[in-house]
Amino acid sequence: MLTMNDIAELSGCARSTVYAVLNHKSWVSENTRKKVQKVIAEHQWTPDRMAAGLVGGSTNLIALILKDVLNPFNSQIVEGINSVLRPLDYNALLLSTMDEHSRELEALKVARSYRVDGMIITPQQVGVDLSHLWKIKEAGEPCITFGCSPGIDFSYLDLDEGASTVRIVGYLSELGHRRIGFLKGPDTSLSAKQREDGFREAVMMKQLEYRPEYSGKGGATLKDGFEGAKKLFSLEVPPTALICYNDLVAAGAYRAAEESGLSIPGDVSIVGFDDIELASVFGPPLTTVRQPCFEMGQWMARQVIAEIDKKRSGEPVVTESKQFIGELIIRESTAPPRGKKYEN
Amino acid sequence: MLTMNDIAELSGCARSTVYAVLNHKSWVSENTRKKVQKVIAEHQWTPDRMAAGLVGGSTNLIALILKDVLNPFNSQIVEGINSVLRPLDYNALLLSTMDEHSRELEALKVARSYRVDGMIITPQQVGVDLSHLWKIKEAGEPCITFGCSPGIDFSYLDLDEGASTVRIVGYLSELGHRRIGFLKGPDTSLSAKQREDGFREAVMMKQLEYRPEYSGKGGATLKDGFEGAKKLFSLEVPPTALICYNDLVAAGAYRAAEESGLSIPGDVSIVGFDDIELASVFGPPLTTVRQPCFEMGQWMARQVIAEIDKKRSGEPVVTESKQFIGELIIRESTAPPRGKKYEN
DNA sequence: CTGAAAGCGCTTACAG
DNA sequence: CTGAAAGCGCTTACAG
Repeated sequence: MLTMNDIAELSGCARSTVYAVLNHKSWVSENTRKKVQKVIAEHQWTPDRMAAGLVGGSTNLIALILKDVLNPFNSQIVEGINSVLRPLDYNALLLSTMDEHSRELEALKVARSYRVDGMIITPQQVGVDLSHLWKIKEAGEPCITFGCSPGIDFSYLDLDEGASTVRIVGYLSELGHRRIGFLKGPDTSLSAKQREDGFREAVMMKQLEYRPEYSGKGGATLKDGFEGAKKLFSLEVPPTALICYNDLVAAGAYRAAEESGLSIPGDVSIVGFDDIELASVFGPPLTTVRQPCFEMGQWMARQVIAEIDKKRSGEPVVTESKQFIGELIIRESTAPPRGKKYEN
Repeated sequence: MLTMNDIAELSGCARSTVYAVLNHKSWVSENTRKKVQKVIAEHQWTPDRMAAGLVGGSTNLIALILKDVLNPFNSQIVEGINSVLRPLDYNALLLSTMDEHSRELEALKVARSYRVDGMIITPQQVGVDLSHLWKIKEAGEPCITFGCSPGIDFSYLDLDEGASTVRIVGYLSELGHRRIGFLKGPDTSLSAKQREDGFREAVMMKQLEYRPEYSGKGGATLKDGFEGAKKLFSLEVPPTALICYNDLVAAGAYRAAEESGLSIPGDVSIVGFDDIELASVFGPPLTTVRQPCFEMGQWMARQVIAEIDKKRSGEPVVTESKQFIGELIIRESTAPPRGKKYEN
């Protein structure tokens, strides 16, 4: 690997001149500028950011700490984030936690070890020790969280989780459903909790039948959805509609319905969350709540950068939160319940 | 941020002792080891990898240069890669090229600027200038490519693209299809080319009707599939079966079929490639070729690490390729053609 | 424009 | 175990 010294030598000028060319200092003559750039291009040389970061104090690295990237919802967020990082010459260090506490700690450690300039994280937020997040806050490191981290003043992206769920329940009850099941998300997820709270509230409000067993196993994967739905479908009095934590969970419910010989929406209506691109080609197309994931990613990225800039210029960092509103997309997985359930 | 010096001071010993503790040198007494580790844990300190990399010559960073992460197929590969990198303490710098030449160049530059230890790349391989890849090879940098890069001796992951396509055509022709359409992938993709070649060959072999207009618009996204399929469906004599570059393209074809009032597989059979997790909940469930993406990611990761280790120890790097075999998964999107096409 | 110097936080090698 | 020294490839500040 060539160094800045080599480039200087090759182009016959001083190292400081090479540095000046790289950083567009005005005092460099057109002539030498070209000469230096030619040598740089020929050798495809770039300054070592590690070395630059060491002295300059910034690595242009942003840690992306997500649960996984297998959910298309998260992939969209990643691309949204990248779309703003790239033009600003920031880069993403992708770390997945698989929704495990120990891996979240580990990811944070890795992020620190690379001296990232900032991070965007989807942390576990409910019923877990949050002291690792506290330490980030105390250290004053730019950090944006997906969803509010209770008690810690980070900038965060907010979703109208409860309201969306209430809207879904309202819609289903208008269709005539009285027995609505709920496949809740991971226990440690705040959005899952908020959705569940919204669900409980709406069920009460609408005076629907509430049975504890209608709140099925939590989780965020297709497999979780399959297992949770299987259980609900095998109840003596099964729900006629099912609200799922996300579209992947809904997909699992589709599979469970098929295995149980239930038709959608004939025997059971199914609603998802996220509106991933493929939801529209599910069989039948999935009714779901659209989240503007790409924009959500963009907002988080812009926000970290803003905090990084503030920190660098010594200004006080004022945290912000932005609420994104879900939109109910009605497709064909929902319909009025049949008169005589499962009797055919 | 604390430094190693600070840690030494805080634990009342020499910097070299802290270093020794970190690197498990045997000569450190149990007592001081514990003392140092306590201080490290208290302050959540980790050595600065940038600084360490600067002198030690390795960053433990692997560049992942993919087209995008929006295709669940790629997400699986990413998770497969991460699953082997993480336990070995390597980390992924994720760069997406959106299948644009300029962004591929840019990504390579970014990778170089961070002095990554190695890279895994899905490059454009057909009809483009490959000199940037050549330079990587010349520089002796560990690099694994997804698919063979013509003329450049990288270790690469090989797929039996042609054979898979031949298998699909065989299957469709057994069902009785004589007019088979093909939605080819991106022009710059080698796998797309190989699939197309396989398709041509198989169509000849089986003496099926070949029409140039049956080879539809290339691309890798749902939108591409939609547009390509739309065109094929509006032909005077449309194909009765459609082979799609990947499952996302197939999803686009599903939408096009719906818009065109065609039923799957009644009016047209559709086959995809990849077997993404959601293919089984498509309406109808998609017949497709399963690729072991997670394992593919794992293989590539193991291979870069192997090359990095070889390079470090001064051994000659011997490139390898490994072929992965696709498996035709027959679901419900394929059936014999109807006697009288599109007539009723 | 040049040139020399200091320093970022580590690793490496070595004398005690 | 300690301690001092050199150096990785940059940035920063400054005298000429």
